[in-house]
Order: sequence, then structure tokens, then C-alpha cells
Amino acid sequence: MTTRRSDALSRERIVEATIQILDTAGEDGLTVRAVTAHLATGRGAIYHHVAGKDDLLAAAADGVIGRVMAAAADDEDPKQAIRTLALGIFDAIDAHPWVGAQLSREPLQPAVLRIWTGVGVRLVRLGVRGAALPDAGSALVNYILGAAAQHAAGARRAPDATSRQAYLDRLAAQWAELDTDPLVREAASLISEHDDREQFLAGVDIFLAGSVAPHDRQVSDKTGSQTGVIG
Amino acid sequence: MTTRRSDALSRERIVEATIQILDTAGEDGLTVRAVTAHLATGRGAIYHHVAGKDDLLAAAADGVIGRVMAAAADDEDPKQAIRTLALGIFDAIDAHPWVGAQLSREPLQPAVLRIWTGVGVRLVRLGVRGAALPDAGSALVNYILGAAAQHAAGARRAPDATSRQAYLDRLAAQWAELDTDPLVREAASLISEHDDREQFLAGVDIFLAGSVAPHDRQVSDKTGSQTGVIG
DNA sequence: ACCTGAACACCGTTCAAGT
DNA sequence: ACCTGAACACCGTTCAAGT
Repeated sequence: MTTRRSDALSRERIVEATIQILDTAGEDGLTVRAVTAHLATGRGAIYHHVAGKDDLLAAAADGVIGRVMAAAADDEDPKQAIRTLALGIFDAIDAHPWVGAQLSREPLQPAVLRIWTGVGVRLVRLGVRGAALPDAGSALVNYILGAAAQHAAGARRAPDATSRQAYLDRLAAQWAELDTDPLVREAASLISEHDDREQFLAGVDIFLAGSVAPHDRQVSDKTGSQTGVIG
Repeated sequence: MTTRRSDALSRERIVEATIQILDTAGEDGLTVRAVTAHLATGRGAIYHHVAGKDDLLAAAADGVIGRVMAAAADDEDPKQAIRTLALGIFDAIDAHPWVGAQLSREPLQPAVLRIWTGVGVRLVRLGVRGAALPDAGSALVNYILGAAAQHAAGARRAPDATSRQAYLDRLAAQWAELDTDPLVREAASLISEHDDREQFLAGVDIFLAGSVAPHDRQVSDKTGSQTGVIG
């Protein structure tokens, strides 16, 4: 009674099925049983093509991010190019919330390396050089990944506009309750009016401004004592 | 043969046991069975005091972050106060890597609200006001959470100095392979020499520089079309 | 009211048996 | 070489029965 298989199994077809299931049923809905049922095969069949569930999730995220990076138009203005890239990642995670959680799970996965590279080349074009490049790169990448994960988690809990509003009101109320400072309370009231995408872009601009501005770094001796030097 | 219970069960004792298990056995080692065995009670006993495993993880993370926020010394210089707070969170996540993953999972959880508040009050003290406050706050919070999650994930995979070095070499090699730009390759070679804690602080300083510097924000009409206005 | 632990409805992964 | 699906070793959560 299951749909008959038309093609042989392959890593690509398995990953494609995984993305479809994640988009439809969410992260909790991704089970090996669901994937193999979708492909009309036995539960153990996929283990000939993928290492396991972790590999499956990383490959699915790379499928989504890979398309974004390939499609990202490269503006002549390097700042604008970085904004476009960041927004592309944001929109992709908005459309596929499970990617947001996945990118925070493993720094070495292909999708994250793609983002590092995309950000890296554009920062070079912006004129960032030497030791400032890894610093600015990690700042921007970590901000993008952090914001995307938080937005995706929020989108997962409150998918439609009404529940989103209720969610934000609850957040604003809780926050206002925590602090009596009138300025903080005012900021809390602004939460329910904000647009996630706008706010995300505002953060990108803050990091861009900070990356080109000369900043008063303190000497490293004073702060880098606990973890110490590696090796 | 199990150790006899000396006290009655309570939410605090359950959360304390959860933190101990997470620190010892990692996130994969946290099972309801492990918690109840540690407390020498039946598997279903904890459900009288906590909602479930999600609640348990959120409460454990709040336990760790709550202590950090309470202990964070408040420097008179508002920039230094922000650096101290960020480093406190970073160090806590370095010591308890599972917290890094947990904070990215749910924006409304107590631990994340604590961080929002701590960052918010210090930004006000720095002179950030009005609409710039939520923008700067979300930028900093999302950067802290993103960087902490990435660092924690790396620390989980490579706990000691030797495996960390091998890990970074592999990352640098993969990155250099992806791009032929000599400047990017040079940046990739710098990866294996960097210190995570130093780089984290450099990112905080970039953010601080960008928050006080006037930056060339573009008009919102041009970018905020997809998600649209809420409500 | 709180605790117990068997039972339930699931998981990911393995592996002998087939093609 | 690839696929099948039963079997294995786990999960989180529920709930009748006890105290």
C-alpha cells in the first residue's frame, strides 16, 4: 500500500526527504522511521548512505544554506553585500526554523563553514585585514547565528501573527516586571512593536560600524588569564 | 543498595541533581532515569515538582546563569561593566557547555530574560536611549548567545588542548581549501592561533564601538518588506 | 499529597537474511 | 552492493497502587 520507489536510494534523495519532513513536521517530526517511510524503504536502508541522524541534520542544513549562499547577489558596495548575505541567511532560517537550531549545534559543520567563508571574503573587500579579520568575522558570524537561532526558536513557538503578539506581550510584561528603571520599562514596551527582520539588520549595521571604527581595545594581559594560551 | 534519601523531594533538589548530572555526563547523559536514580526515588516522582525534561533543562540553565548575574561586579565604567558581564556569561558557559545549547533553544526562558535585563540596564547607563536601546540590546544579547553556543559546541567536541589544536587545524585547512583569496587564506591560518575568550571580548568591543558610533543606517522601506508589520 | 515502578508508546541503530 | 524489517537497547511520560 506504500508508494512504490521509482529511483534507487542516494544521499541526495535522502537529504531532500529530510528537508521536506523537517519543513512539514518540524524537528520533533524528524525520525528515521519517517524518512524511510517517505522513501518507501526499510528502516536500516539509509545507513548505507548517511552516518546517522546527526549527519542527516547537518546535511539538510547545508542544503538550505548552500542554496542561499549561491543565490546571494554580490553588491558592489561591500557593506551592502554583507547586509544582503546576512538577510539571506535570516530569511532562510525564517522559512526553515529547524536550521536555526542546527547551526548552533556544531561549529565545524559544512553550513557554518560556508557562512564563515561568505562573511570572510566580504570583510576583506570592506578593507578589514590581519588580526582584525578573524575578530570581525567571528563577531559577525556569531551574531548572525545567535540572532537567527533566537528568531527561529520564537517563530517555532509562535508561528502566526496572533500568537506572536501574545508571546511578545508576555515577554514585555515579564521584562517590565523585573526592573523598575523607567528607561528599561520604556524599552520593554517597545518590544511588542518591533519587527524581527528590521532589528536583525540594525544589529548587522552596529557590527559593521564597529568593525570599521577604531575602538579602544584594552590590553590583553588584563583579561585573558583564565583560559590561557593554547598548546 | 541505593543510597538512602535523607530529605523530601523538592524542585531545588531536583534541579541541583540535574546540574550535577549535566556537568558530569553531558547533555546526552541527562535522562529522567539518571536524575531519579541520583535522587534514589522512582522514575515518575519528579513529575510532581517539574513539568518535564524541558522544564528541567531550562531550570538548570537558570540556576547557572542566575548565580553569574548575581555575582557580576558592576564596574563604574559602563563599558567595562558590559565587558565584565559578557565575560561572566562566557566563562559560565565554558564551565557548563550544556548551558550554551540550552540558551539558544527558547527565547522566553528565565535565564535568557535575566541576560536581557542585565544587558539592558547597563546599556541605559552607557547612554543608549529610545529605539536604539532594543536594537543595541538585541545585537549584544544575540552576539553573546551565539558566540557562547559556538564556543560551547566546540568545547564539547574538543575538551582538552591537544584535541582542540587538531580540531582548529582541521577547521583552518577546510576553510583555506574553500577559498583561493590569499587574504582569506591568511585569516584561516590565524584561526589555529586564536584564543576563544580573547576573540569573544574583541567581538564585545566591536559591538560597543558600533553602538556609540554614528552608523549609516539605510531607510527601512527598502528592506523591511517580507515579514511586514505585525498585528 | 507524595512516592513507586511497571507499563506504554515511542526512539536510533544493528544485523542476519534476502536480492 | 544494496535493501529489508525484526530485534535490541534504550528513551520520556503516565498511572494504578501503595504510603
